[in-house]
Amino acid sequence: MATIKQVAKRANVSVATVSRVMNNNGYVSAEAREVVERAIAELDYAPNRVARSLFTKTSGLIGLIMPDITNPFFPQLARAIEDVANQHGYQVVLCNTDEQLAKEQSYLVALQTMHVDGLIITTNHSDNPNYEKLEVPMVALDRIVKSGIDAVISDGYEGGRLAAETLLDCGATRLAHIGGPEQLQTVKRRTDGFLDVAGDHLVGMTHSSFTFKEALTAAQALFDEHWPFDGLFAANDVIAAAVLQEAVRRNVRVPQDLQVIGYDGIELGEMTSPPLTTISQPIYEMGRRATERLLDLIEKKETVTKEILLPVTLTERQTTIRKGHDT
Amino acid sequence: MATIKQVAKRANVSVATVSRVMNNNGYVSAEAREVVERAIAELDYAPNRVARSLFTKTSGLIGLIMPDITNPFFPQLARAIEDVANQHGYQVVLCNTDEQLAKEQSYLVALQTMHVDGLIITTNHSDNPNYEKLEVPMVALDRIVKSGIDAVISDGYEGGRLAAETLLDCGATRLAHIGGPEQLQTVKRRTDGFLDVAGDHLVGMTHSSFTFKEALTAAQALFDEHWPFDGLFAANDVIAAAVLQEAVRRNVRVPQDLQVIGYDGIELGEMTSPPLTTISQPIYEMGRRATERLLDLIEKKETVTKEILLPVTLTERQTTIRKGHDT
DNA sequence: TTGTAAGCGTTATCAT
DNA sequence: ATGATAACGCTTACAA
Repeated sequence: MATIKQVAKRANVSVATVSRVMNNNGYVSAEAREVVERAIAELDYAPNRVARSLFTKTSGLIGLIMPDITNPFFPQLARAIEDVANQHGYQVVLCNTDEQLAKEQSYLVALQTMHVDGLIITTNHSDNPNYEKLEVPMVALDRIVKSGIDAVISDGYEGGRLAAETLLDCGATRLAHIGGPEQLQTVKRRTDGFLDVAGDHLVGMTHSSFTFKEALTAAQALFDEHWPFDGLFAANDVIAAAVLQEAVRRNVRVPQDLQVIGYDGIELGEMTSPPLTTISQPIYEMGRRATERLLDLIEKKETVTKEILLPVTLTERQTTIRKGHDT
Repeated sequence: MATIKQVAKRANVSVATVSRVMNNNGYVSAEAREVVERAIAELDYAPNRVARSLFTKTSGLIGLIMPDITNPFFPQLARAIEDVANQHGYQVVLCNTDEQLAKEQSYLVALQTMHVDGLIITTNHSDNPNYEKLEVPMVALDRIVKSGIDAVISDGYEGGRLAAETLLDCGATRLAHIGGPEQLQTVKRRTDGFLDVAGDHLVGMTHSSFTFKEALTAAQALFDEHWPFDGLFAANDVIAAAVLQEAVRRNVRVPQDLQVIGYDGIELGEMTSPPLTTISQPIYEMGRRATERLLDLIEKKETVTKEILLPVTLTERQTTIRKGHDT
C-alpha cells in the first residue's frame, strides 16, 4: 500500500498538499490538484485509516452489541444497521454477548480502545453503569433504558392489545397466552397489552424463552393444563411456530379450532404451515432509525436524548379467520 | 482515556517501561512492574489500539464478507466466526454484499485501509482478481475458489447422494428435485449427487433462488407440471419449507403421500410442521474451522493453501418414513 | 534494568 | 498556494 509520502514524492509536492486535495480543504491550485490526482491514481493510493484515526480520533466504526445474531429477530436488525452505516461510510463491528455481563464488558473495552464512533445496543444490561461512563454516543434498540440514553422501540403494549382485539374480533372467546422472558421490558409490554384487553376471556397462560425447544415445552404444558382455548397469542413468532407444531401433533386444526397470533413479523412467519398471522414490528425500520439517530449523535453532536416509538401492524395470514365486523 | 504517557508519569518511569510491562517483553524489575501496574489500575488505563495498530500494522480485526446476513444460513456461520475470533482477541466487521461486485469492491478497499488482519469470504466473486492482489490472509467459506485461496466447504455431492439414497430407502420411487441458483458451485454439487443416484427415478425437476417467495413459485410449478411424485429433495431448507407449505395447500400429506428432504440443517427445519428431514451441514463447525484456519494464516504465517472438506449428515425428522432395511 | 528517541501515516498549524 | 513540522499514542532499537 502506497503512503501519502510516496504520492507526494511522485507528484513533486508536499504531503500537506496531497492531504489537502484528498480532504478538499485549504487552498490548492488546479495544476497541483491535477498532478496529485494523477499520482494517486497511478499508485492506487488510498489513505491509511488507522493513521487517520490516530489523529482525528474517529474510526468510522460502529459497535453493534446484540445477544445472539442467531436469534431470527436480529439478522434483519443487523442488516438495516449495516446498510445505513455503510451508506454513510461506516463499518460495523458485530458483538454477540449472550446477555452475559462479562462478555459485554469485555466488548465494551475492546470497542472503546479501538475508538468506535458509536454504539448500538440491543441488550439488557443497558441500564448498567458501564454505559454511562463510556463517552461514546450510543442508542439502545428494542430495549428500554432508564438513564439518558437514546432508544428506539416499537409499541409493544399496543401490539399486545391489537393481538387480543384481533382474536376477539375473529370470534375467539377463550384466550391463551405464552409470554416471553419476564425480565425483558419490551416483551412484557406485549403481555400487558394483551392481558388488558383479554380480561376475563383469558383461560391460561405461561412463559417461555425464545428458543424453539423451550417454546415447544411451554406449548405442550399449556395444552396439557388449559385446553380447550380457541385463541392464542404468542410473545414472538418462534413461540407461535412451536404452538403450530404442537397443534398439528394434537390434531388441533388451525385456524378452525384454534387461532394463533405471533409477534415480530420475521420471515419465519411466512414459512410455517399455515402461514402465521402476526403483529409485525417494523424491524428494518427500527434498525434504520436507530442508526440514523446514532449518526446524528455522532456527526451533529446532538445532545438532547430522544426516545423513538414506532407503531406495529397486524399482518393477517392464515392462522386467524377474519369475520365481517363493524367499525 | 488515559494514555501511556500519563501512566508513565504517575509511575515515575518512562513510557518504554510501561510498554514493556504491558507487553511482557524486555527486562523490567519487579518493583517497576509493580508501580506501573498500580498506575495502570488507578488510571483505568487500556492501550489505544489505533496507535498500536499504526505501529504494528495489525488491527485485531477480521472482515466478514457475506451476501446477506438475513439469509438464515448465514447467522450461524457469523456466530461461529465471531465466537472464535473473539476467543482469540479479534473483532469482526460485518459486510453484506448482496452478491454485488461493486459493493464487494468498496468493502474490500475499506477493509484494507483499516488494516484488517484477515478476511472470510462467503461470496461468489471470490474468483475475481481483486482478491489475489489483496495481500491479506483470507479463507473462502462455503464457496469454491479456483486460485490458491484456502477454503472450507462441506461435501455437497455426497449430501445429494445421501438425500437420494434416503428417499429411495424410504420407499419413494418417483423423485422430484428443486435445485438452487445454478451459478453456485457448492449448491450445484448437491444436485449432481442427487441426480447421479436418482437416475431413472427422477420424474421432475426445477430450480429456484433461496428466497421463500420464489421457492413457493417453483414448488407450485413443480406440482403443476410433474405431480405425482412421492419423494422430493430441495437444495436447501427454505425451499423445502415452501414445498411443505404448498403440499398442505394441495392436501398432499407429508410424509404419507410425499416425502421431503431439505438441505442445510438450519433451525427452521425444526419449526416446520411436520419437522423437516434434512441433510445437515456442520454449519457452526464450518465457521469455526474457517476462522481457525484464518488465524493460523495470520499468526503462524502458514503458506501452503488448504481445502478443508467437511462431511454432512442425515437429520431424520418427520418428513420421511424410515422403513426397516439391510446393511 | 531503564530511558531517549525515531518512526508508523495521517492532519493541521504556522510560516513563507 | 504551498511546504515544514508537530502531534496523535504506541513500540522498539539503541544508549546508558
